Amino acid sequence: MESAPASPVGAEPARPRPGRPRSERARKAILDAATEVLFNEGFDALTAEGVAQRAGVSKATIYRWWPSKAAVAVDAFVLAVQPQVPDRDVGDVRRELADPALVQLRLYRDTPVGTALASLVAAGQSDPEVADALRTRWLGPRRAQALHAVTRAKERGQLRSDVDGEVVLDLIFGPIYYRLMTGHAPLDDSLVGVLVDALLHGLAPDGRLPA
Amino acid sequence: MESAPASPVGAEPARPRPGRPRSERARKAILDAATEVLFNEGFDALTAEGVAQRAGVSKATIYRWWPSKAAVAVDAFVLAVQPQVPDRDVGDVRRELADPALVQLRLYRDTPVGTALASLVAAGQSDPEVADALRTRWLGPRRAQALHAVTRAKERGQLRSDVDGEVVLDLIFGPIYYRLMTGHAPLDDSLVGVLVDALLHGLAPDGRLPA
Amino acid sequence: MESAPASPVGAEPARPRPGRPRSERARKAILDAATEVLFNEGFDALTAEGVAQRAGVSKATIYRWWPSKAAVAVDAFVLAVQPQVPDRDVGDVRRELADPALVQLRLYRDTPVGTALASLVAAGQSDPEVADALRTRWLGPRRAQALHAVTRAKERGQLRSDVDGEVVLDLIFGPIYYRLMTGHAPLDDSLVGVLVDALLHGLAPDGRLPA
Amino acid sequence: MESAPASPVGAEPARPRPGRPRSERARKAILDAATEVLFNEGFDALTAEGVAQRAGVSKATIYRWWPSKAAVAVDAFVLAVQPQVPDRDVGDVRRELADPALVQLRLYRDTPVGTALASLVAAGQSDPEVADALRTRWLGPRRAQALHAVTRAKERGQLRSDVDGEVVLDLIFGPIYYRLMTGHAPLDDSLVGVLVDALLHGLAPDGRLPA
DNA sequence: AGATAAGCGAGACGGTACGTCCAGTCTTTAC
DNA sequence: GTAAAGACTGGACGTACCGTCTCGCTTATCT
Repeated sequence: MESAPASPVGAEPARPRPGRPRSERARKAILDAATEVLFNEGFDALTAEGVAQRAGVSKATIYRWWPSKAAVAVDAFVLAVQPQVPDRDVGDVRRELADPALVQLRLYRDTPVGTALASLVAAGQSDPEVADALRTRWLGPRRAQALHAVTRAKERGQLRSDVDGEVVLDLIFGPIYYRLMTGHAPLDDSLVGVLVDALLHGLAPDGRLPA
Repeated sequence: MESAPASPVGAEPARPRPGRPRSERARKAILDAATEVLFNEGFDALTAEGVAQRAGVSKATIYRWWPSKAAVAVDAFVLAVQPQVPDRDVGDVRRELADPALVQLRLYRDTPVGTALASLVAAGQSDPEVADALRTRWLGPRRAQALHAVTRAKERGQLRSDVDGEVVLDLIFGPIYYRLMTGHAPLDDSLVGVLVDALLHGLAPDGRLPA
Repeated sequence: MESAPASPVGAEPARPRPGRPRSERARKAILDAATEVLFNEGFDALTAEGVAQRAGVSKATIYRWWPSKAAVAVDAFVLAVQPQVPDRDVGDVRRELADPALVQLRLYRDTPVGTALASLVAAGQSDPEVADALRTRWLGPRRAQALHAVTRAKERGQLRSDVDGEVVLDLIFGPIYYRLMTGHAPLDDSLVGVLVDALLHGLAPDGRLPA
Repeated sequence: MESAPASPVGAEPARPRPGRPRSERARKAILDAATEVLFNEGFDALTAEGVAQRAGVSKATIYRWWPSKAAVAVDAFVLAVQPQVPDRDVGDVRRELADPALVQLRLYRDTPVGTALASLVAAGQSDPEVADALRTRWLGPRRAQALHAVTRAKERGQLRSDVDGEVVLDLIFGPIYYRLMTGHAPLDDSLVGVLVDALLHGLAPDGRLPA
């Protein structure tokens, strides 16, 4: 799904091929237009025709560089949403887990990112490539960061070392995505608190909770 | 969204109105056809035209009773998937919470119900009525049942009484739906175990876990 | 096409048959409703459903008594438009031919009858029964009347006796219907004058015309 | 109504516009298909879906170039039926008027053109654009030609100069269209003879008729 | 300088499904 | 038996996008 890299990973510095070079202007215009629609109206208001028109670009140019409109959407999404919180070792499991979770939760609740992401996850149900791209380019990086915190917590003895770190991540992110996708309850800040409490101490009533 | 009930809730026993009665045959054929497509190919392979043809019914008949193909899909889904586990008071929080969760997890993993549900949640992102119907007719009932178990656990002193029961449900179902929708990891039985462990005792390494 | 006579030709006076008698109210309501639509909006704005609703009648009742909506329309048309000018022997070909032609021309020009008739002739192109009914019940009677005048004119020696009377009628009515159906020119009164002039004296310039 | 001309009247020779050029193949296939249906089964057996399928063309392509199926039909009709008789000055009113009339009469009687034309005139009753297109593109040209003959006849002193030429045309074409549309009598060749006799000399019995 | 090789905007194309509409028929209960 | 109510099949309507295609033109490198 990842398509049309502006600068390929192991890029030779400007290895020029014959023919007219790709228009950087067009690439940006397409992504901008897609971003705007995706974040304001959601994925399925996003039509190739609409993006082309808005970007002042021909449909063919879109399909020359992306295999489908879904691919454009994922690219647009990932590029538009910057990673927010750098992972730092602060010695405190609680903060290292809760902080990034809270940042994401607020991002989904307070900005159009939530709607956009939800509509992409939705699109992923019928388009495996979208699902894949989303996992690789959005979920993956965010989980990887959180996984570091989990690993450090284990090393510090703050978390059982026999528990699969991946599952721990699911316990944190699961409820957030669940609310995002089903909308049965709002994404309150408090959710993260309870989440981490449960994770660390359980919710049984025996006073092991922090003050 | 709930449309065209076979027998209304407080239904008088066969109060016949003038006019040709609704064809029970057509109703069933439509729902059967929709179910078949939905469970085998997912929501967006489901077309009104296809259902009509498969059911030997005219498109107009579908639209007479359901406002959109999405409404048909939800009806078909809910009617096809029967509640599996009755809620009983067995005195054990662990089992009362884990058992229904496990049943659902396996249902989503081992049968086409998972795909169907995922595609409906997806459809809900762009169709608020689908989202609503899904909450009311699928998520709601299942959460209500689990909520009883949570309430009993609080009464027995097995769960902190100051924690919002709804949030507890999110901690249980969230990770399951998260995996279902994003597919980043399979729906292993073990997930439920860790889930409930965390919920009750936390995952900190202090031996408070059950043998 | 002629259907559902209110009182059959050789009608026995109220020979009561078993069962509920036909509702005269329904019959009239249907024809009235059809008339209203036909004359105001034309034949193809006339729908069976619309007539039924307007008449407070069920569609089945319409189709029990008329074979198609076209049949209803023809009935409605013929019943609504009364014959206007009685044929009388006044000794003057010119008046005997021109007067009824002028009456018809004005009827088509100044009342909704024109539009209704045109739309029925149109319907007749694809429905032979409509065409037939129209010939039998509308064109026929009017031609028959005019034919009497033609016959009298021949007897009086005012018209060549070797000319087919039917063709004479076509010369009179043809131009009127032509303008009615194609609308390339309005139905001016003067048309009839020229028509009859030509018929009797020709349009060659030799002074044989009346003062 | 006139749509999508193959080559505009005052066309610059091959002024290429940007974009994929219109498919001549599709244009022809559509018109051919429409012609075939129109002439064999009449206008209201003509469906956009049918034409599309028969022409191996998508429905959208039809609607891109014609505003309605009626517009396609008129185009198909006019293109399929070539003008048959050139107007020439032969000095003889009788022939100059009777010949084209006879050609048209036979065309309507002996070929499917009659049915097709009748069904288009019919369609014109409910679709003003069809009526208009028909007047402009079919009736008009044929009347214009005949009008020249009438004008010449006036100049030669063979026809009264105070009579509206347009009305003369109605006297000729009216009866033909009348029979075509109502079908009360066949389109015999003899009709034209009587028609022109009447026009020139009248049908009064005074021996002014030609041998 | 010319040949060659893309990229690009424009916009037409075949296809598929949408949701609507109406004809004419059928199936009930009510009179 | 007839009426009213109203559900049913069937099939066309015109619209909206999809992803592909074919143009003429532009912008580069390669010879």
